Amino acid sequence: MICSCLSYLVVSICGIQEEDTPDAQLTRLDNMLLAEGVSRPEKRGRGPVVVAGTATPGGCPNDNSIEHSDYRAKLSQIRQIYHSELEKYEQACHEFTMHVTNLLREQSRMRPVSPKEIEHMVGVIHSKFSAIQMQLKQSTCEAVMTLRSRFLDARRKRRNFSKQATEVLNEYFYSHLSNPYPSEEAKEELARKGGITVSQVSNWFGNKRIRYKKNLGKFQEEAAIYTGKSATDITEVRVPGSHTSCPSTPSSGSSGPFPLTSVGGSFFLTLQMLAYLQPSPGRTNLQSQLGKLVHDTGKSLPLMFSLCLFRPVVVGRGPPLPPPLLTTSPAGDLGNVNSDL
DNA sequence: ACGAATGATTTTGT
DNA sequence: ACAAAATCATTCGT
Repeated sequence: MICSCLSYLVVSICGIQEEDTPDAQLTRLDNMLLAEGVSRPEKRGRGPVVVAGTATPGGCPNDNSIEHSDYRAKLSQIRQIYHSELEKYEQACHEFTMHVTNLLREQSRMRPVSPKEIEHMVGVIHSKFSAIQMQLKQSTCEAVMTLRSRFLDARRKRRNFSKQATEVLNEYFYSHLSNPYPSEEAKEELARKGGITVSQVSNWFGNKRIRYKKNLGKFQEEAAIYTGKSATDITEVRVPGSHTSCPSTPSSGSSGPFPLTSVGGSFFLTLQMLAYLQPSPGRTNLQSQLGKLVHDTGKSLPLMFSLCLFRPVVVGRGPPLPPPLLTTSPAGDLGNVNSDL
């Protein structure tokens, strides 16, 4: 299995050129199907193919078993269809060949039929059928890719965070309202407390900042809850649980860039805002530079096949066919999705 | 069914 | 590299 994955990757990497011989394309399809476990009837769980890395990057730590089995069920459906179709084709090919050779044999009574001619005919038939097979393989690949994108694209599969997570995040956000930019360490802690990944924390803060700014009114209530103050006097409030690695020096009036970023207009000038409008020196973002722990390789999904098949002539937004899954992840996480149980 | 909320991704600017 | 902004795709409350 691993070998097939590798060879598939090698082929796909090497086969970037435009001129794809049909042969090479077929090999690629075969390799992919093999790697996906479609070609082989069944594969039982190999050893534990543990993903290297501690933090399940970009993945959901809690709930993937259900979706996983769902995924496998669908994959096996695809596999079933693929094999039955393949068998049908093979049988049809065989029958047709027989039929033709019989015909030729009959004809040989009326006219000389060279073995070469027969051979040629057989060759033609086979090439026709293999073209059909190729199509089958291609659509199977397509189906698998669609399936994968459905199940693995985090965006499609997003879940709302747990109460715990949002609580922790909101707590931090509102208690650092003047500078809601958690340092790397703080993010890690938040991630740990909320049971989510660091990049999810980053995403959350990115969304929160922008949405808060955009629509202050809507968040007054929430702010009041998390700061324990009335909505009108929300300022810098320290919350007991989560101030271990506080970035900005709270007492020094240095306000962060958050409220000051050019937001055009004064439509959100509230008391809180006024509170922030203090002379602000440069950004105090040194901490974030310190957190140089290599982790969280980020957002690339562990998809092994990237578009060797469907060269996405990306013009505008590519809406329809194979969802835009650009990825060049190494074979690293294959086992994750592919070969367990 | 529909719109708001929300998490993730993409684009853009620095 | 990082953040803002825009956008996408799903989930949730009605």
